[in-house]
Amino acid sequence: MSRPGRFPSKPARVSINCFTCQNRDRSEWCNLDPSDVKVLNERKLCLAYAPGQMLYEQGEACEGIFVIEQGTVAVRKADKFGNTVLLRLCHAGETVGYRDFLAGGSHTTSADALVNSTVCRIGRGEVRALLDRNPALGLRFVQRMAQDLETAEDAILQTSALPVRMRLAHLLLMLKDRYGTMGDDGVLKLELPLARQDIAAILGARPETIARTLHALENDGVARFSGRTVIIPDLDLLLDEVERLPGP
Amino acid sequence: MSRPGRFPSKPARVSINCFTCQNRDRSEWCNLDPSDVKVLNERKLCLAYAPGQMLYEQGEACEGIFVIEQGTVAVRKADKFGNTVLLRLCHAGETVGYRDFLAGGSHTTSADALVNSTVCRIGRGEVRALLDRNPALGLRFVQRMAQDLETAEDAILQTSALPVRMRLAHLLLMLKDRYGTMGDDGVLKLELPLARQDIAAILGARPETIARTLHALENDGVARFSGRTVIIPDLDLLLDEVERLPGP
DNA sequence: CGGGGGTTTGAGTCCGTTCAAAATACGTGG
DNA sequence: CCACGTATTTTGAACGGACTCAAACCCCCG
Repeated sequence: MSRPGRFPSKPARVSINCFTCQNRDRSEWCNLDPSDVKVLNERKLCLAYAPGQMLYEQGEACEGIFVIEQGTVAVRKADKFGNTVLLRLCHAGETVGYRDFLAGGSHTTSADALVNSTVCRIGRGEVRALLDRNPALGLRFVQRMAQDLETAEDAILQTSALPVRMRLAHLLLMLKDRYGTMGDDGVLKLELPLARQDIAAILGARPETIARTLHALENDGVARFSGRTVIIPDLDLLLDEVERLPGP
Repeated sequence: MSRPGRFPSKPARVSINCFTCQNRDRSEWCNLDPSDVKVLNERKLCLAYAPGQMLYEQGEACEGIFVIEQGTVAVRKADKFGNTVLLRLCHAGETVGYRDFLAGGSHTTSADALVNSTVCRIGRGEVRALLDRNPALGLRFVQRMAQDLETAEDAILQTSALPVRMRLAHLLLMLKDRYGTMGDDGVLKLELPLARQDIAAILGARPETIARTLHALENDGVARFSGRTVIIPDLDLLLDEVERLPGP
């Protein structure tokens, strides 16, 4: 039931320079004093994760936070029966594990890389110090958390009120913003970082149900699926899926 | 489908003194400077809500926040099809609407009183000023939001992985902490502020399903239900409901 | 006593699940 | 580069939990 597990190996250490980091002006960590960036640059630990490798695991003590330099990371939650859901995808510039850090306890989720990803780990002490010296930094985390909470509440409503097919269509519409490329012919093409069971875990459904629903969407000409590639010939058809209510 | 609606009337103005408020030391607003409390006391607007009356409605501009002095408030979210869920219950000392305020936009939820409740409304400007002068206040909202996010993520997992009966048992266990009284004979008694459809809205189920599930729990001797009163003769039986996994 | 909402009960249906097996993709080692 | 073993995805058939629709019931209040 749990997805990751092919790569018990550790991520490799790599070297990244904070001053030239591409995320300098789009992460929560932008606008730090040069002196703070200097400290950060010296203290941070940069790691290269292969798909399936874990950034941290549910239940572990929270020893710091993780900033994604490149790649895609899945945040998951499991219950005592072994059920898991994929709560959200995180991308370059985003900070992972900040919630558990701010709450001060141990990790309430797990995080694993979906594709090759480089991530900088910032220790507990460094985060505290930076947070103390930069009130604006804390404020940015508040904004981020408010957004995550809004997304989570939307998911609660969706999951308990809308059928899988509509949730899947909704997911594809979200994913197209980041993973979609529009061809000259007006045909939209997505290259997803997600396996079928990841899609299932996001929607709170079984992989079998996802396979069947994808098939149904193909039959109706809404999209074509081949591995992790999605072809959407007519975006309006996909938009109809989320507009038209279940019944008629 | 939407629950509130019996009381289109406005809540009545009442007068409450911040200095003698019972929530002085348990709300997010504790430990303010006396000067700040003085300003708060003059500027706040205190209102008495009857069951069903709305504190604010989804889509409205967010003009401030609401601190519950007494009572119970339901925070709900609706989608464009008219589906609604009850996201959380809030009680004396808790602040409602803070998330939408911090995010800076309009309300993404609605809030309504479940029982007679008194609530203090603090305007946008006052909150900003207090937040600027008291970094600790912001920090307390962060803790609170982290907790709400954790709860929301738990709900996502529960809703998509556990059957209604187990979620209902889980809910009763949560509610007993606040609404339960233990009799001398070891019999637990709950007096809920919730109607059947509120329970349904919390669990993301239909009222009919809740009626049937309550009936099933009675048949199995786990609990007895009469109106909003719940009798739990043996807590262990209820605990079993959330421990034993669906199958056997 | 007569509404009017909320709740319960009943019957039937459907969506998504479960279980099992076949088909496909994929990484590995020969 | 191909063959093999494993993991993932797909398909099929059957089940089942929760939903829908509808009617009866209840309780509270006027």
